[in-house]
Amino acid sequence: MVVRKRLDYGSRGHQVPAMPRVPSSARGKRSARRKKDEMTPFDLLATVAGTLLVDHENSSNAPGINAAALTYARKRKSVKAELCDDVPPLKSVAVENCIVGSGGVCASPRQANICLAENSSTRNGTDPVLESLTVKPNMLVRDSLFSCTKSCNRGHGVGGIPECGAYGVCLPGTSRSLEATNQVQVQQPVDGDTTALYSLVSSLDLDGRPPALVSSDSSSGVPLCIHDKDHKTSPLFHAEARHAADRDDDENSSGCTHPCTTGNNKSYMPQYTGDSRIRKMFASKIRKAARNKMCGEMSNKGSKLNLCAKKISTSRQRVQRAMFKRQKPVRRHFTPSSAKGILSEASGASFSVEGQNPLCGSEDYNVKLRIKSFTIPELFIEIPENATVGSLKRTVMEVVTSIIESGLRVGVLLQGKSIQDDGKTLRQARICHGENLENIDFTLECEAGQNSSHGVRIPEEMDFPGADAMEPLAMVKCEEPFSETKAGYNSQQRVQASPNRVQSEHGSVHSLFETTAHEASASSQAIVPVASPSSEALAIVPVCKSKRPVIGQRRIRRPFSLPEVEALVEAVEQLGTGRWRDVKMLAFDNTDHRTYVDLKDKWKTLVHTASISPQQRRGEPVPQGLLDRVLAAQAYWSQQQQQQISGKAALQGCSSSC
DNA sequence: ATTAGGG
DNA sequence: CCCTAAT
Repeated sequence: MVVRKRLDYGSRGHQVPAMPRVPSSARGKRSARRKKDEMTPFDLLATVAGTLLVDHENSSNAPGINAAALTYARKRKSVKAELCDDVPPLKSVAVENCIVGSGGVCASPRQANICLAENSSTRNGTDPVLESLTVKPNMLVRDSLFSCTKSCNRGHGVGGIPECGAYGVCLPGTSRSLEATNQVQVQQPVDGDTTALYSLVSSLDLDGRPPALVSSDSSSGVPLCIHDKDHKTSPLFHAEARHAADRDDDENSSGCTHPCTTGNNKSYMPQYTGDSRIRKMFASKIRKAARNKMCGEMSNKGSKLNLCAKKISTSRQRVQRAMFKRQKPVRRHFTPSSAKGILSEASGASFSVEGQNPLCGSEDYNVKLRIKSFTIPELFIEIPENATVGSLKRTVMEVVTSIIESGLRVGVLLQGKSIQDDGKTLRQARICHGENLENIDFTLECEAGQNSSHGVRIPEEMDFPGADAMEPLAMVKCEEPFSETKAGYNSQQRVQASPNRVQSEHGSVHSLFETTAHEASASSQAIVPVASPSSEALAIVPVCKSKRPVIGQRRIRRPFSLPEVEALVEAVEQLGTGRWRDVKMLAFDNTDHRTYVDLKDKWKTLVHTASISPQQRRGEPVPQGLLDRVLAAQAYWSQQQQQQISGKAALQGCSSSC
């Protein structure tokens, strides 16, 4: 088994680029090209799950790649089917027990609630229904299984249980959960201080490599733990077994409930073999990023290369660089000395606190912890009804990415109480055998101002038609529906307020992620968690003003409204067709989402539209009168350009001949 | 950073 | 809208 660290397969930075792009039929090759990089929401979740993924390495044959993939699919399915309507408040969640056998992991996964809040709109019934996902402030690791096992120096290894992340996205009607489930077992010496525990847990997430004592699968030569009869008859054991059964994991499990450290407590460094699927995903991202980086690096070697670097649109370039940066794995090696325990994945596992092993010194107890699942906080997303599914997916992706990107720290809750003192030993913290370990939970908290206010920003990319910079409130923009065909340009539409909008307007918008936003630049800025007044859930709303919402994401299509077209035509009539920057300044100066390139493109389409028969035109009809003006202006200015060119040529010819 | 064009 | 070449 392998514990994979998210950074290893490319931090979110890489994922980001992988963001699904809205397929565009018109994109032809390009779309095909991009497909490889697209990530489905599930991929996203998988990624999250993968963060803590304990990869199941099939010892035998080939790289258990397929096995992993299968497991992935299977789990996804099962999670999906789960019902998780009961969403305890965060606090209670934290206090929730990770009851091993009793349904543990699968039984209570309810993470992201997707609530639908419908807004009535004034528009032709096409008003947006705002969907919201609420996210709890903390990522909670629930359903964790802990077992306090004393190390037994019997030379037993750890049974490798393949584990993989399970995640599912349940729609409101179904289970409403979105979670990443992983099983991680951590064995810590009881005397290790809690800091070590935190580190251990962190390492699961942050290190590509498993902590020092991660056991590899059985194939790797780690001896299986042999249960003694007592263990087998232990109620805990049964519970565990049942749990395993429920999970429908067909990964080979050693059935070892009590992994034991090998005689010398040696740590195993399992090979780094991750889920091939995820690995591939990231590999492509990395290649991409690498390519860009190379481009940049080589830019000073030649003009051509220089162009290459130069060509990358600035924003993207920035993003890509950031991505590359983030790709660099940050490795934190857990020193064996600090963690004598073994991270194991014995399927049977254990939520057991075993008695003292006669063979072991009292100081040698290890606490075996198994984290069955990391829960993704509830997400709150507000998005217009007429937003595309693709944009919804991207939004979810962004949210999750933001969460991960913002940096997480692990919290340990015992009986619902957070253990603050990292210096305490597990024993002192009462995380040891003989203690009630049923109420221990791990949480994943945002590094940045977890308690800070919440902000709401709407990524530029989240723009909606009709919403432009002229609008006073950013949120308004978000509410703007962006239907492609109807563009009833009704300023009133923009003013609709959504229930959640209020919060977003409170400027104090710091998001948990804000502090890290600069570093994560584009991607994390897209979405900011917002505290929900009533619940502790975080509301994550797209922010309108952020410069570059999501890296690599295609902008949302925002058809030009009639007024916009009128303004464009008028400006072009005045300035001509070769001065797009001026046109922009004249007519769209305060409209951030319309670049001069956009205006140029729009003009191009207008000219085309005007030149085809009305029957062939699509989208919101443009008054013929306007189209006539377009043609007239086009003809006029193209003629002007011709004259200019010829004039120049004449001048040149003259000068040369003279 | 802009402009111009192809996709 | 995106992407790029060329300014």
